[in-house]
Amino acid sequence: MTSIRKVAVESGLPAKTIRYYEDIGLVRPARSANGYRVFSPADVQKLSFLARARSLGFSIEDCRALLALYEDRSRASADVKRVAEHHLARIARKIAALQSMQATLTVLVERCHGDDRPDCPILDDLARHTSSGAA
Amino acid sequence: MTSIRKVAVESGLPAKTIRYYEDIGLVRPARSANGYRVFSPADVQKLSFLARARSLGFSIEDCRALLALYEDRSRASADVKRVAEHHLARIARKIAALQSMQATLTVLVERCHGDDRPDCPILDDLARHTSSGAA
DNA sequence: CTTGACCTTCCATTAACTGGAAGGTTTATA
DNA sequence: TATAAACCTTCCAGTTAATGGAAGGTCAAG
Repeated sequence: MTSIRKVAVESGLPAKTIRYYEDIGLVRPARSANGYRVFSPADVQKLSFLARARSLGFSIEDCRALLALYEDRSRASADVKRVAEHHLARIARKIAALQSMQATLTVLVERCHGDDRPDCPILDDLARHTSSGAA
Repeated sequence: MTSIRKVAVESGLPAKTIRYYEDIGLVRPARSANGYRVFSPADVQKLSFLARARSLGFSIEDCRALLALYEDRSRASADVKRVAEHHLARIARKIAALQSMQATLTVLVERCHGDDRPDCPILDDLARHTSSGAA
């Protein structure tokens, strides 16, 4: 259970991504005589941790910080919480931005008859939102 | 009203971005004798169109398509609508993914006492979501 | 004639991978 | 034994949509 392919299956990360994570210093698997990577159970655990953190949208740098906290038995949970709260704030901002786009676009799409005629409220909106042609 | 700096103010796009848009063929401003870009009112209109489309989250390639439709007086509004609907679908998927992360993280953050003690439900979650340690 | 505000091009960097080339190793099979 | 399949390795390039900065040309004012 130590070759990269097996660890990929185990952790849910593509082998390519695992190599990338080693490149950027998130994991340091050992090497066997032939140069192949050898992953310890702790390495696999780290990679699964990373997969989960990434799936929750944490950036690689957040993951690096979370991993350090994870491995620091004397961490303060406040430090972890702070990282998560910042991330939650980012998520909330992204959702708000997307919902704003969604609202605007939904209205425009509803108004567009969508047939073979050229007049189109969507293009009208895009063209109208010009400082010069504001009215 | 034709220098890049003025067009930047007018369109709301950074000068750097306008040069980039020329690079990738979205606009083709004329050049004056000294090599400076000279923007026609139509160029400015195009750039404003792009700024608006980008602000609604359309990709550059979508923008390219929308701009082509905008300039095609014999377009079918159905073609525009299709692009917008695909984009709306992408937005909806992104929102759903973010909301899922938000829900999970909110629960974890609420559970984390966030003090100087090391035990932390957030790290527990990240570490627990391992195929091996599935509980 | 020089300072400052413009403008130009070109190169590097960002985030987080992903694809593919070129080549070494190991295992299975004919 | 030969060789092919199925692994593994490193390294380079590309993706999105810009952004930062260096090096240098131009132009109006004082």
